[in-house]
Amino acid sequence: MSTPSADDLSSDLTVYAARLVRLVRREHAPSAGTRVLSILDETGPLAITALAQIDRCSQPTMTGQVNQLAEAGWVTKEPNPADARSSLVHLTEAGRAELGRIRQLSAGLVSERLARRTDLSTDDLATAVAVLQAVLEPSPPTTPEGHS
Amino acid sequence: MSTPSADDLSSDLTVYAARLVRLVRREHAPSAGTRVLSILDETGPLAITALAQIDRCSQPTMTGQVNQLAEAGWVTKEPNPADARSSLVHLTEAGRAELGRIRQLSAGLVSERLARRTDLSTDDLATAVAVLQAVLEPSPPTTPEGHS
DNA sequence: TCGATTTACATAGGTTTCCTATGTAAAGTG
DNA sequence: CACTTTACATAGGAAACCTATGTAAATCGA
Repeated sequence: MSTPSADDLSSDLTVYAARLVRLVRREHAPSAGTRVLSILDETGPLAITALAQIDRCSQPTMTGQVNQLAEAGWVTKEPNPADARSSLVHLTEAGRAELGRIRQLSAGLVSERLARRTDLSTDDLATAVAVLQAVLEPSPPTTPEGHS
Repeated sequence: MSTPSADDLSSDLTVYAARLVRLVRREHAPSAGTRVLSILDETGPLAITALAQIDRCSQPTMTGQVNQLAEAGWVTKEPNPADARSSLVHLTEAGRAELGRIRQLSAGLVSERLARRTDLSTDDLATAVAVLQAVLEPSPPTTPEGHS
């Protein structure tokens, strides 16, 4: 098997990522709000703008998503004691349960298909996730935030 | 570092894939038709329904995308000598050039960000692509279509 | 302390990317 | 040669985004 160039691999990565997203969405993701639940689960309560920045979307988009999630009962908006302009978005128990459900489904889809490939291990999956994460990291060229 | 479970990794894969897709689209992908150009480049001329199956989208969606691509001059629809109902979609020279342009851009975005990570190699990128491909493979376990 | 700027959201309006349902015409089938 | 299937096109609509802009709270300077 010939070794494809890094450039070919790079564009393949985005093409296949796009297909995966559509596959999962059609299969069982009830809304784009899944990402939001995932963020809240990792970080705890956040304000809308902070959520939008983390998810790399516009603030109005995040407002809409949070509203949908709130209607579904998966998050609540509670007053921010430190700032009356904003509210903190909290993940509810139902939201946590929903997140678990979605994760099981997409995990099932991914790991089931991966299991058929004896040449690909969980380690390889971890590598794939690390690569995607690395690509998604913002550009900290001259001003690293130096968190310690 | 603790080793995350295969399930966690599986759901992470889709979440990050979704973010990557949005990142690339915002950055420079002029349309969803990129995938179609990519398929035609790999396979040669195809009819609409075949394209839709390969790209895992509905036939009307593919009809629309091919029309857009044809308007842009990146593909042409030519009569199928073997079947008057369908036409074969051909990639034009301009289409091939556009595909090259897009690939350069997304490859630049990916490899540039990846280059900052000394712990991730081109091999790891290849692994990531292989994992995504594996997940996207249809399920042909018991009923291979036996194309020969 | 009070006007001026900034910040955090909400709302309005529009685009892109998909889908299902359905109609039409060519291709196979008994 | 009717009858079903196949390949597309069209109609209509939903979902996930965006930019521009308005409102109210927070902050800042004189």
